[in-house]
Amino acid sequence: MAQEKMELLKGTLDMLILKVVAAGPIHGYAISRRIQQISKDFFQVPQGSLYPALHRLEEQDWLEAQWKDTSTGREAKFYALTRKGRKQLETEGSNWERLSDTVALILRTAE
Amino acid sequence: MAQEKMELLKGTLDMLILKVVAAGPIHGYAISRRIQQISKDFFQVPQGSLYPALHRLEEQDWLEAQWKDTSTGREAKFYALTRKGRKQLETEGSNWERLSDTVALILRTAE
DNA sequence: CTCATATAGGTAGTACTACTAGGTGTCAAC
DNA sequence: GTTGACACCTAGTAGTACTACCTATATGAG
Repeated sequence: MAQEKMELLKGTLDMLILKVVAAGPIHGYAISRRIQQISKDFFQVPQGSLYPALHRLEEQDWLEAQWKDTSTGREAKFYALTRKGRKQLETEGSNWERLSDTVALILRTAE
Repeated sequence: MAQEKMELLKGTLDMLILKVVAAGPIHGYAISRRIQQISKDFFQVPQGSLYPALHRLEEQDWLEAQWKDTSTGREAKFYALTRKGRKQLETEGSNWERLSDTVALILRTAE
């Protein structure tokens, strides 16, 4: 099984996190599992990548955090998208599309 | 005009360079112009990104270099793909496809 | 009860990549 | 004679994700 890291995609991890958080408040550990799940284990998000990323995003005011109880009764830090974060996600999303199209174009261009 | 840098795509510049070189021996400066041209000015490859990348690729034995005359009579370092380089390009290419598909999947996944 | 596993948070240090900002020199055009 | 295109290059820096570690609680197996 492939289990890719994010290395090819530096800068894109943040976008994926924003996208997952956009679905509603969610804590860090669950974000990691969700990305792994949606990507069918293609992406792993190690905790050493995840938490620094979350702190980056919070510092940029794209996410805001709040301690709450999980369904299992434990405390966890729930992240929610701010208005700025939603805007950022839109920007990065459309940017990504143009960019991946362009890379695909170069890869397909006949020699 | 957008004129994107490669920042979103760290690690992918090497692949694009390999792809351009795959079309036949070409010198550094021309690689940069070719990427810009095919991408319709979407990608710029600053020389400070290009030359370190070329040296990386040469050190990995994915490219080999040779001084030759250009069409204008001047000397330039022409890069050619090695067998290892062609293999690497194939690997990175299919990797990129799966990866960009997966990112697209996450971005499209309903909230 | 104890141990392993999953959950949940985090930091330190490292490696890699692309960037900015500079430098060298040739040649043609104005 | 200087500007602009060509063609090569390096130093230093910032950003990102990595490995490897740490703490702590809840849950299930034995």
